[in-house]
Amino acid sequence: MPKVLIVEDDAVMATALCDGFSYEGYEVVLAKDGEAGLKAAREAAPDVVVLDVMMPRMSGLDVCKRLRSEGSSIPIIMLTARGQEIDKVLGLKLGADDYVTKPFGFMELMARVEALLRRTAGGARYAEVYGFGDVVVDFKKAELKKNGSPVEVTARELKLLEFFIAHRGEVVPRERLLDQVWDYDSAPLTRTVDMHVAKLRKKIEDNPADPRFIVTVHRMGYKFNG
Amino acid sequence: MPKVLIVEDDAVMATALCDGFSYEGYEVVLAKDGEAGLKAAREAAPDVVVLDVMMPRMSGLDVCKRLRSEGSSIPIIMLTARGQEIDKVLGLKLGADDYVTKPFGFMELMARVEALLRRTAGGARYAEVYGFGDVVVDFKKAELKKNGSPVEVTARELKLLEFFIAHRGEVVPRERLLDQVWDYDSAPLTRTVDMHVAKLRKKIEDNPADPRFIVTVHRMGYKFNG
DNA sequence: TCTGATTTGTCAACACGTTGTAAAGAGCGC
DNA sequence: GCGCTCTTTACAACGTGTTGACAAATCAGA
Repeated sequence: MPKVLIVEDDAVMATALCDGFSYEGYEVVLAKDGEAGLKAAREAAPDVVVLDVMMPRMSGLDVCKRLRSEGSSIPIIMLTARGQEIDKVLGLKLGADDYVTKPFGFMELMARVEALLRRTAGGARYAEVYGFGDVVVDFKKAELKKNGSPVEVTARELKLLEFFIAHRGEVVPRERLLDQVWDYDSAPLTRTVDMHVAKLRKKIEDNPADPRFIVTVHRMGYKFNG
Repeated sequence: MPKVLIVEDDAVMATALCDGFSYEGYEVVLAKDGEAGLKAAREAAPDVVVLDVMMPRMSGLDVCKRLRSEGSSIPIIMLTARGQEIDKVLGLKLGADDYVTKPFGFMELMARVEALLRRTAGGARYAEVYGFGDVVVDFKKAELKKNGSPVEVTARELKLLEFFIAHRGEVVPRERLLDQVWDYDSAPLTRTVDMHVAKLRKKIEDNPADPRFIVTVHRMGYKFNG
């Protein structure tokens, strides 16, 4: 029965999280601010820490940084209200293992905690992975696996795939890809996009000639289903 | 500084949303159930409403329907639990402008809210998803469903339908369609428009020979009723 | 009401634009 | 320079849109 330390200053959220984890069979320790969290992390020896970023006095980022600088390797999941890239990167560079952006469903947090515990139990620790079909992408490590076996991907391909994933289900015109994935301002006069889509398809599709994930929508663009 | 009304019964979610929008510089009004939401929408004059579908007593659907029936045109974004629900939502012609499926990242919601505000500020208001009769069109996904089952549509057909929807109730001459949907400057010497109208009718009308949505007005053009 | 002119509906073949793909060329870091 | 990725070019294959002919419908005037 794993022990989770929740560091959260907001009473409503704290209660909800405590109840949720208790219900799922976790032993719960609650700290209502950063300092208490730090102390609890040292003394209670939790298996995982759920850490809110926004707290008065000592923020979640500080707690995380402090713990890591002390050599602690307790798995940490950050709760962040601002979804901005910077915060994610910051949090992760500070040594957090995963993060959840508010608002989130409890089950989502739960799933991540369990995934994290599974990972850390095995020794390997990483964050930010996305899976679809028999493909798993790890953007942080810049790795792609199909059916368990690794596939080489370039930076551009990864960025393209990341964009597709972020806009899954929606038709994306080539212009927009050129604009957002490349940094071109205009000119859909090249076949560059198609080229890269073809390359990606070869790597992630079972049958690139009849794609399942990246489908082309005639005269409109591409659509990612995953 | 825009004002957002959040109608959400779940305390955790509500808090998260409030914090998020506040952080982004929005003025936030929170209502904890449908009735309060309805009242707040009338009195607080928000620029946009974020409306949870699933709430006890008065659901988000009811709130939306009620607001629209009162003639309100406040932009509304629905939070739905599952993708399937949205078909119902639009099938009922409730008049929501956009929707986000749970679980979602806060940035996604934020992006949609801003996009919606941009659209509505410009005056042109059309939803990303539009429903009429037993037809639901999702322009972002480039998908059309009739009676729940998907129908293949081409780019031109979608563009034509989009134009019709944007000008619903008004008689549109062929010339204008050629000018705005196609990019021709020329005169209607071709049967192209009729051709495409016929194709669209086959896809959205129960009885294409006796159309209900796209009716022809002799010597004048076409009129869309939806 | 009938008739002829005009407008609209429909069809299938054709023409065109769009996309897939391979291979050569350009750019860049080591 | 070498190896790498990205871009461009070229061409084939495909799908959509357009076209013209004809049938059906509508309207106006006798």
